[in-house]
Amino acid sequence: MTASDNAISTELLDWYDRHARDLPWRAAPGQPAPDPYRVWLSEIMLQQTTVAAVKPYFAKFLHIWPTVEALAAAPDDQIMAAWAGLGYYSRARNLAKAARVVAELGAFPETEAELRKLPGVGDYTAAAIAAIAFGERAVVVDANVERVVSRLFAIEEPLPKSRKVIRTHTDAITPECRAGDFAQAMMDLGSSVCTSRSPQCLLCPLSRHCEARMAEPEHFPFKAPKKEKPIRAGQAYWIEREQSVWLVTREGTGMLGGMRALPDDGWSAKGDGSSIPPFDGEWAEAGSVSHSFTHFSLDLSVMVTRTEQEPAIKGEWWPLDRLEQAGLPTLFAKAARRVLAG
DNA sequence: GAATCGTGGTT
DNA sequence: TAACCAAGATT
Repeated sequence: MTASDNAISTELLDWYDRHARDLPWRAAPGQPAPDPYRVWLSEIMLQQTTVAAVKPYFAKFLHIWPTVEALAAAPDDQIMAAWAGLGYYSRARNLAKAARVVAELGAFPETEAELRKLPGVGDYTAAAIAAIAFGERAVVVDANVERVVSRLFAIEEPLPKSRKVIRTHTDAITPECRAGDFAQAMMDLGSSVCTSRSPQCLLCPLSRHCEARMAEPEHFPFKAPKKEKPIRAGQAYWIEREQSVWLVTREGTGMLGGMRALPDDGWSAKGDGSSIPPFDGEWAEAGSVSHSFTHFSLDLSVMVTRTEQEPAIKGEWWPLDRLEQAGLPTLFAKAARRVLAG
């Protein structure tokens, strides 16, 4: 660590002591580390997800399952339903698996290398938990850090190829002590000052160190162009009997895997659905909903029928007055609203 | 290494 | 408003 690197971490930590955000899963600067369960849970939820979106889910999970042992004992469908709406459902599937591993171990692993073995815990999350919950000096690189470091050192190589050099620079400015506070300080800086668009350089404690400061910081980090998003078409099927609707549980690890859902015609990221209903009958279109996923958009047509018989597809009758508790992902919650709105 | 995997807020 | 983006992991 050069003198300049040292100044960066020192000045950032000083800024953090005065400006740290107060977040439910976080200890105040300099305070004892929070419960590893809280740190882990928040880090999983925060993957590619905003603080505002996570807050109510974090509170709900902690209320229902106050400990990792309680979470480990919960059935999958309850965990999946509680996660509904937060997105990236493989996180919830891995959350359940990891909880059971930790419960079996008796406690959370305390090193970056051991944490990295938990399902759903990758390079970033292992480093973050090790630093924040256990005080290990780990190099924590998330999208905020990538942006801040790209600007600090005016890295012109585009992401994702620049990841290696970004990590090297991050390692150089990571202090031996308070690595957890340092990581959180970098993330606070990235989310509130060194923002993607319109960075607030006048408020930045690191501006005097920033090589991009006199250029155009908002142009960093450079990024490879992204592919265009196709529009797919599909159908979902609303099968109603008395005051219940037939819900399925989606299989596998693909789109919305493990989540309760309306039956559909097999639409996917690869192509349109078949438009073939699950059985012959009198189907009427109740309307359509548009939904945008990460790599494609979907126009979903919602087909409705009434029946007295048990559909031949695996599923369950779900009472309409308890539909909120089914834990439908947002796409199907939208479809349900469309039907029920008439 | 590139694709896959959600959602809601911001600009 | 369409595009961009967020405390990434997995295959």
